Amino acid sequence: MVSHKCVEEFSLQFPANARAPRSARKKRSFKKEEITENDKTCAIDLLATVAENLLSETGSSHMSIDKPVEDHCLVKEEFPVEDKPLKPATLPEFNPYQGSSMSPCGFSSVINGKVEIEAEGFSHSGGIDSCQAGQDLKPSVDGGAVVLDARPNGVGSLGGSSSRTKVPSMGAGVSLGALDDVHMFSRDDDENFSGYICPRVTKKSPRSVPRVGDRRIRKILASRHWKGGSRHSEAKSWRNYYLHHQRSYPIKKRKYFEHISDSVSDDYRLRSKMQRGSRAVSTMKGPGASFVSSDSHVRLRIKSFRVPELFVEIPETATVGSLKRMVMEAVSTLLSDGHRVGLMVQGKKVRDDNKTLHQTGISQDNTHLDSLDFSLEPSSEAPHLLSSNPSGHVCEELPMCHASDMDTLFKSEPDLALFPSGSFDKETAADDSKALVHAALTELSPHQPPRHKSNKQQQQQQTAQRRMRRPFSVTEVEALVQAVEKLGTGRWRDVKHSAFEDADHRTYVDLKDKWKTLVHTAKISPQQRRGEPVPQELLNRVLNAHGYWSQQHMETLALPKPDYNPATFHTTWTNLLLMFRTSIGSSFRALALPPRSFNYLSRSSVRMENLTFSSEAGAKPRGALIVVEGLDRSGKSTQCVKLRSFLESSGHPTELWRFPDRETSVGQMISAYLSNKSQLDDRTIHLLFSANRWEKRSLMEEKLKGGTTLIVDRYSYSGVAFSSAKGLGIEWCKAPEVGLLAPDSVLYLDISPERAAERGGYGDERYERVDFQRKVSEFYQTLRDSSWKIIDAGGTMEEVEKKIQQVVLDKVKECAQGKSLSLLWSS
DNA sequence: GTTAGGG
DNA sequence: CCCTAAC
Repeated sequence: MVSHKCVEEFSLQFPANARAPRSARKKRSFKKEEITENDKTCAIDLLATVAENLLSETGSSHMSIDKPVEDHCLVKEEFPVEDKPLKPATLPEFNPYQGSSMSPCGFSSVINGKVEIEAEGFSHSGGIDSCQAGQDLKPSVDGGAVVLDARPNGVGSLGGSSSRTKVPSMGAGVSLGALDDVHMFSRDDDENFSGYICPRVTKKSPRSVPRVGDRRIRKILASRHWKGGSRHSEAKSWRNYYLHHQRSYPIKKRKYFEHISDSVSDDYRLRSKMQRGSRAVSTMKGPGASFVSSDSHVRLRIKSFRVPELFVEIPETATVGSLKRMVMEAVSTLLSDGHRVGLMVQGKKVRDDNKTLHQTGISQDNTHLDSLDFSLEPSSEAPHLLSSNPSGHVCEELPMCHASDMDTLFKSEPDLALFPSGSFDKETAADDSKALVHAALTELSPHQPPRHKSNKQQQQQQTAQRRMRRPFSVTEVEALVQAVEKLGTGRWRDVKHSAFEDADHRTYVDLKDKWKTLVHTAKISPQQRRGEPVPQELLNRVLNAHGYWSQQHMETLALPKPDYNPATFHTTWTNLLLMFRTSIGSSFRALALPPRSFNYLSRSSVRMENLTFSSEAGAKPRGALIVVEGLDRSGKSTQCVKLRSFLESSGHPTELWRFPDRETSVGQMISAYLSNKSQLDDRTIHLLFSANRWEKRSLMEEKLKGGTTLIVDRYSYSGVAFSSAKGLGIEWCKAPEVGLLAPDSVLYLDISPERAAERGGYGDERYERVDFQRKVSEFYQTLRDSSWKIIDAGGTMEEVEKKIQQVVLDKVKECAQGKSLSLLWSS
């Protein structure tokens, strides 16, 4: 292996001139004679052994392992039972440095091996595809670089993702994006066994080949290659030595390599690994057969290994044959470098080796077995990954284990073993399809009925995999809603700190997620909702706040367009009315029909009222209609939210509204207009805004009569002031507003246009907008009446807040005591 | 470490 | 709730 440095140099940066010396050096230094014995059993050997053990326990199956490097030897020698037409490969053949111009640069990643353990014996003709690998490899030129795309055959059915290799045109090197799965097969005794693995390298569309180290490749590599599902049952799928990509991130890999390459030269490292790899071949012999325990109920088949990522430097002039050898070398090097086995369940690393399988979620029930995942991890990570109890896991010292040691351990501590034969009693067959399914446990006796997992077990599994589910209580929801109303969406961290400071189990992401589901819940019908019912009132607030803040987001760029085109001023009010009737349809009917009686109350309101004030219907205090007006950036929105909180906490049911209300059909049109998606002349848009208020009129009345105080952010005054500022006659502008509910109080946040502009948000149109805002403010002044309260918005937020509270509280009380509703500009 | 969005 | 990309 080579240091990550190398990887970066060649894989990430691809300097124009790859440094030949490096390759040369390696090439030079590697010699077959230097291969020495290494006592360590390589990881794959161990896995094979373990698997064999389990398989053997059944007394009916065997397991064999194939590796790109040593496949022949292993198959043939380790499992003499099998007759393979394979020929033992000679070591020199695997020496990439001999007789080839290739020079490995480095393997950038840890081995993230995947092991599939199959339940059933598996038979297939003994294929000797091992080195067909290179046959399909075709370099192509892509943007000046030769690209080799390694991809497994039959990827489609296997769902494997591809890995790629790219050879820079300058001949710097080849990097194998990923050399994924090394498959191992087991088979029943009575079947011809022929397991093998072989990395296959095939050409793929050169177009999409990203640079190694490029984001694109990362993305590709990051997808779950198993998603498509791998099925050995598919035709010829036994040839599934598909290349897998790894999911590890480069950073992690680098860490590892930093560790191993600190003081050792690349040359040495490579050589050393080669030695070990070579050694593995010989040490693999024999021991496998001895792994036979007597009481296994499970057969495990290691189906594949996922070898993360290999970066190999190789001259452009390299031959296919040398590339093949290169790949083999890479794989064998990776595999023979000290590794230990990691266990993942449902994608989560299980670090506590002392956990029982059940605790870990590995139960006889096969529900979760489809996500059992074994991986080869660099031993350097051991301290982080291993449990505090160093003696717990048999495989902790995997690379250091001799086969015989393993045998002993396995027998003596079957329950702690990675593949505890006895503990998987009666596993049901697991489907190895989706996800990262790499191990399936099967009961030995197929006829045994599947067991049902208890809730407890299920829970254990759950907790092992994911955090405990903790449904939000209504109280929590309320706190969340309140916080969001105050802070808005998009400030989850603040929400967390302000409302869930002490709830350690609620992260801001949780809160965000909860909000998401709340919004959804609020939108669906009550019948569709599940779990503890959230009061409709809360859900309404959720919807309000959601709409409010989402509008807030898109508002900056979208409010009234100052552009005024006199040429479009021909539309008459009548024409518009007709147009609206046709285009808006029912939603606009309110405008054409006389206003509903103020005594109207919806059935639900009546019922509510009767429930609360049984015999005194009508005596219920009505809510106040509070309108907040002001120029852009005067602080309306902020104050509205604060005011709402204040009123709520004062015991006054309050809702926060805002115009335009984009939820309505007219609101949609307005939205389209505001986002520049539609062109409407000023009168048209003015009437739309007006219609938007009419749409909400009855509900508004209903709410007020029901005792809810409404805080309305912008109302008719804004509509008139803005349209008038655009040039429309103010009386014309007021006309369609006549008959709407008159506010009990209008809070005008007074701020100069200049001052407002200083608050930002005007962008490039600053001057233009200041000018327009000034006009607007002038028209606001002409609209003032006795209901208005001018609030100096230039003060601090708190000052403004206090002043508003004072005014509003008085008004709310006034309304509760019987102040009647009136109509806007109607007398 | 946060945020936003898909799963 | 999880997972990730993007910041």
